[in-house]
Amino acid sequence: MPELPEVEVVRRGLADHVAGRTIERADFHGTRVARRHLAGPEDLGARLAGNRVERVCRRGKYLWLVLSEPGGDRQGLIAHLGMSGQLLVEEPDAPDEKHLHARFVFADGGPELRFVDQRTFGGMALAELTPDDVPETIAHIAPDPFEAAFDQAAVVKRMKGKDVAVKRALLDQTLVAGIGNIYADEALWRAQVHGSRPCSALTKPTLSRVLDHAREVMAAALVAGGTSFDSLYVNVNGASGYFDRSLHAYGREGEPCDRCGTPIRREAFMNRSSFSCPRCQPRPRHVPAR
DNA sequence: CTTTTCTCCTGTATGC
DNA sequence: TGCATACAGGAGAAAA
Repeated sequence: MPELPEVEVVRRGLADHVAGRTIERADFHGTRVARRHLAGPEDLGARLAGNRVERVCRRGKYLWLVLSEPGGDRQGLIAHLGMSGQLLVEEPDAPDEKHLHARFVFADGGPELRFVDQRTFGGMALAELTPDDVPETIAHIAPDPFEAAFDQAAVVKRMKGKDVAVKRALLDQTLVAGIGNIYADEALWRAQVHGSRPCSALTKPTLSRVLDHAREVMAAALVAGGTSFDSLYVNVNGASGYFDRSLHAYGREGEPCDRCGTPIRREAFMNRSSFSCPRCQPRPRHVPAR
């Protein structure tokens, strides 16, 4: 699933292949991909024609193109990949994908940009930009651990004041952006903390250590992600990709813990699966709110 | 207000 | 073989 590192790989691909180009035409197929654009997919396409892509930005799992209209006004085109979204840079004569939802044709006649999404949890939307180029509609998303604006001490303080499970806090994009189920489990395994432990019961240094591990595991995944980038293919194959080999907890039920050899366990958490080591990450005695 | 649950979607894997 | 069901899960709406 695309979490921060996978989305950053896509951002870099777009920066390399789409930035600086002018959109000649944008077509949106079906009603799902542009569902946040209330005026409809045709209107969205019409608003994009003639825009130049100035830069490609990211916060957490959100991507956006900073566009400049012919009149000089700037706007943001948000793209969220959801579970299965892909942004592909392909030659115009490449056959349409089965789940093709949007196609961008550029004035230079070069490769197209396509949004392909099997499960359609992803989508695209136009937004006004704040003075620092962040779309207003995602201003509620917190900075991610790689941003200069990320204030770890402040995040730790907010976490410490919460009674919620630490894994729930890690997944809360308004606390810290970019972490999904996979990297949450990996960070908790590295920190040797069970995700059901309440934030309020952990020390501030421990909470800070969990965040350090989250940042480190995502940085390592990003390095691995860079290796699979192809010049014409913007890789978004996060779940089944190369970084799988480096995972210590996620998806490893029954396999020996890389630290102590105890079989990794799988538990239900927030209607999801959580993977952890029973020995390195003991379950809290009193499980708080799930 | 805060916190938790529900819902959206379809390909793949599993069970009978 | 075929059909039914479980599962994957980000994020916002809805409910508690």
